[in-house]
Amino acid sequence: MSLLPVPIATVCGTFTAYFSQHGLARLKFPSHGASSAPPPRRPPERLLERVRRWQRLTARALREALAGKRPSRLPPLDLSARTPFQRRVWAVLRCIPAGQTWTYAQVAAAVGAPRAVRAVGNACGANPVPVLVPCHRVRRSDGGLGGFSSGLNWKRWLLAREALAQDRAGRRPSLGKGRLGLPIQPLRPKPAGG
DNA sequence: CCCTAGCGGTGCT
DNA sequence: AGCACCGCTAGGG
Repeated sequence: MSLLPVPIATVCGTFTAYFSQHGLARLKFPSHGASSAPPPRRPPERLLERVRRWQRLTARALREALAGKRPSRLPPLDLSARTPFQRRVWAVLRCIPAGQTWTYAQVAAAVGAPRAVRAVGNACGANPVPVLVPCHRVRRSDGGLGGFSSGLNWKRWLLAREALAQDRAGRRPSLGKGRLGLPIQPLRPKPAGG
């Protein structure tokens, strides 16, 4: 199945969204290199119409997310080509509110595999739609940031934006802070759905 | 701070 | 089947 690359301009630079016939399949951070290559062949008009709509939804959602806010609406996501475990992890990630963080261990518990902490890290790294599927809200149990495939600067920046948005909304972290001044999420996550 | 063992999903052979 | 990765963690210097 071919993916259609579409530029998404933001204050942080131009992301590239890749759409399948089912929705947003990948999102890439701005790169300094050459701009995104055009699709190999011109897709049918019906698909183009859908993609234009999804492009607007993606652009709006991404701008909101980059402002540290929860996107009011997402385009349909096409996460079909991955493993069940990865999809479970990503489903949990989508339950983490903006401005909060969970640990890899908490996410592992939430997907019902409490010892699969490293596997959760792998699944986060395999997240094809970063920012909108907020893998950046997962940090290490010892207070460290953990990793980020697209570069730790992005992770730091996204978390800082969310903390700032929380701050501006009048919400203050009530339970102390981690190393970077990020709010700590002490509650055990509720398993999503069961 | 450091190191180590143990862990489990994934993608290679 | 085996095996080497890893965005990890708990436990011990």
